[in-house]
Amino acid sequence: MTAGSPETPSAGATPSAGAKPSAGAKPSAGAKPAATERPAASDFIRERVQRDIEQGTFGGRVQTRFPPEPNGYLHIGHAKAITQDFVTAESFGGICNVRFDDTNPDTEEVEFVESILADIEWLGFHPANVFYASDYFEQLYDWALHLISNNLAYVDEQDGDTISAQRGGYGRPGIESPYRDRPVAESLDLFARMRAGEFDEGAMCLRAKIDMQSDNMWLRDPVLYRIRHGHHHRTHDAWVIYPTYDWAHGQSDAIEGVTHSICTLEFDSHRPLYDWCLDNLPLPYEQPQQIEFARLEFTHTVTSKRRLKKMVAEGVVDGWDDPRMPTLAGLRRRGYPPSAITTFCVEIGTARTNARHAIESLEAVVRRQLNAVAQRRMAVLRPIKLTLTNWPTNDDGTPVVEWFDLTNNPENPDDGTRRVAFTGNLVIESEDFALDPPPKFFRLSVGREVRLRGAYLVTATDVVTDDDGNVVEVLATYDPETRGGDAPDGRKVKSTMHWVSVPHSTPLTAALYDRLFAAEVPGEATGESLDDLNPNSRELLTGCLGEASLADVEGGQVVQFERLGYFAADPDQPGLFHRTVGLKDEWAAIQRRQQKA
RNA sequence: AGGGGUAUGGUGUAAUUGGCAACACGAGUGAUUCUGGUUCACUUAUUCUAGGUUCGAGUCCUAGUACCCCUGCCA
Repeated sequence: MTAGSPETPSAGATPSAGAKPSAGAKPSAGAKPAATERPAASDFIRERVQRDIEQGTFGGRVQTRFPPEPNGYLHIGHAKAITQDFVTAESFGGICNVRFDDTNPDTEEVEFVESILADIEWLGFHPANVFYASDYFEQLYDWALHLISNNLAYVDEQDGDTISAQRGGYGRPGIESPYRDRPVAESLDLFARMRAGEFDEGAMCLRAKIDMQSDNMWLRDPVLYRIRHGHHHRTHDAWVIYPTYDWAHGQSDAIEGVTHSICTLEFDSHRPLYDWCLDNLPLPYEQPQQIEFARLEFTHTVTSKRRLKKMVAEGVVDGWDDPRMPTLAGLRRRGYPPSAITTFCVEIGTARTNARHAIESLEAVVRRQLNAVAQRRMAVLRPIKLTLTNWPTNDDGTPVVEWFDLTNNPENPDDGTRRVAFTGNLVIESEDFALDPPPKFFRLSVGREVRLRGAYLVTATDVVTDDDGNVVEVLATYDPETRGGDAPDGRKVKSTMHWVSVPHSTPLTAALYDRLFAAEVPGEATGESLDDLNPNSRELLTGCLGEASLADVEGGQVVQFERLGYFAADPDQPGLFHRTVGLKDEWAAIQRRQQKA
């Protein structure tokens, strides 16, 4: 049960058109929930596809693929490639498949296959098919035989270091292997015995016979097959020789009927090799074309798989889905709407310029989308007591409880209202009170009147301090005439603040996040080490109090804590909220400016 | 050193292919607002440099500069 299992289109059985996976192209990834519209994009890739369609190349057909190696978790950088692949296809009515480039048994695991598939679905894309390069191993082997027979490949018995040394250098010639001109029959025999498992890893390999003097290193007799005795996650122990990326990729594209093989810039020196392989094979298929674009990188963000792995291994984060991680799993836990990610990927456009985007611009899209859909709630993260000294009591001596209907989302009236309880026993945000208010501070201080959102206008009258002089409680009076938050005499207040009635509150823990790396370009100075990690990237706030309805938020849901930001309920731990992203904070900006002045 | 690629506001992309440099984000100013949120208005450019062709150049030509990628039996 190795290559060419019946449900896959491998093994060169069928000629051209019939060979492409017919599989009912799913409607389109765009057909997802509302408010997730991705804007239309035009970029140099789509212009080129457009031209191919007009010229009738590939019979007007468009097919792309996203080809991950299942050796790790997907991150934000992959999201760009995924979006590019799927959107390019779908905007021309074509299809996009996922193909796992699983040609290296040493690094690949089923766990990663599953997480990758889940992440792609989460982004809102539905691959027409899921393929595996390992399904084509038999066909790839046959084609290697064809190459050898045509004197275009040979078995080299030198070790890796020797081959590497003979490759030469930039501007310096390569040296041909002494095995380069061995008889075809000898290579054929050796290659068969490689497959049969007669040799150790590294004992020999199959090399293409191209040009040891080429300016392009990938054309200096690249290795096509190597011996690996490890266990493959899919073909198990059926094979001990494995094709390299270069021998597998283009042919896999061709087998599947890919028309435009979109990849990142660093592969552009492979393109001549990609074409060489296809040119020298008796392909019953149209020849796919590789197109490269610049990968997506962000400031303060690491997308090197090596470093990400290291962070997980050394425990500086909680795992691949730590909300600080740039992995899709991490962003999901953090509360990023998938459509914000794909929208961003489309909006930034596609070019061949290496660029590093400000992470803030991604956050801006997240805010924009969340603002439209996230329901508003009140939660006090750093509480300070606010006691209304003139709050009435019932006849039996218990405090009066009033209920207010608060708007769930002013941006979306259809979301309705919720009931929130109000008493004289309140908490407010401690930074909303100042004993000695700085300039432009509009919030509460003694003698000043502010609005408690949706409830009453209150005036601070006094404070209670502890032995050290810290304010532990603010005393205030409310104006009974201002029920709902408006004064009949029309007087204005400069600030509206969120609040929670203590007897009606639910306890919460809030995780606030800062950049994982303080440096704009992480690793620039420190390389692979984790020395430049921001030690304060997470601030865990316990003892937060939220309005009662916050106890009902389902895991994964994102709400706006009014005036504080968007918070995602942790899927596993009830009462834990991750701050997805803060609101724009004008007051913080004012303070920053005052500091500078 | 050889080859390949790329240069447009603080950032990222556009520019009907030779015809008024546009959009988004950020930043700033002001207005609106029961979230210092949202929304609205305005402000923010010697198109890498130097020459050249042209009535006209981000776009074409010449020379230069900077950055990225390529010497895995990784992908």
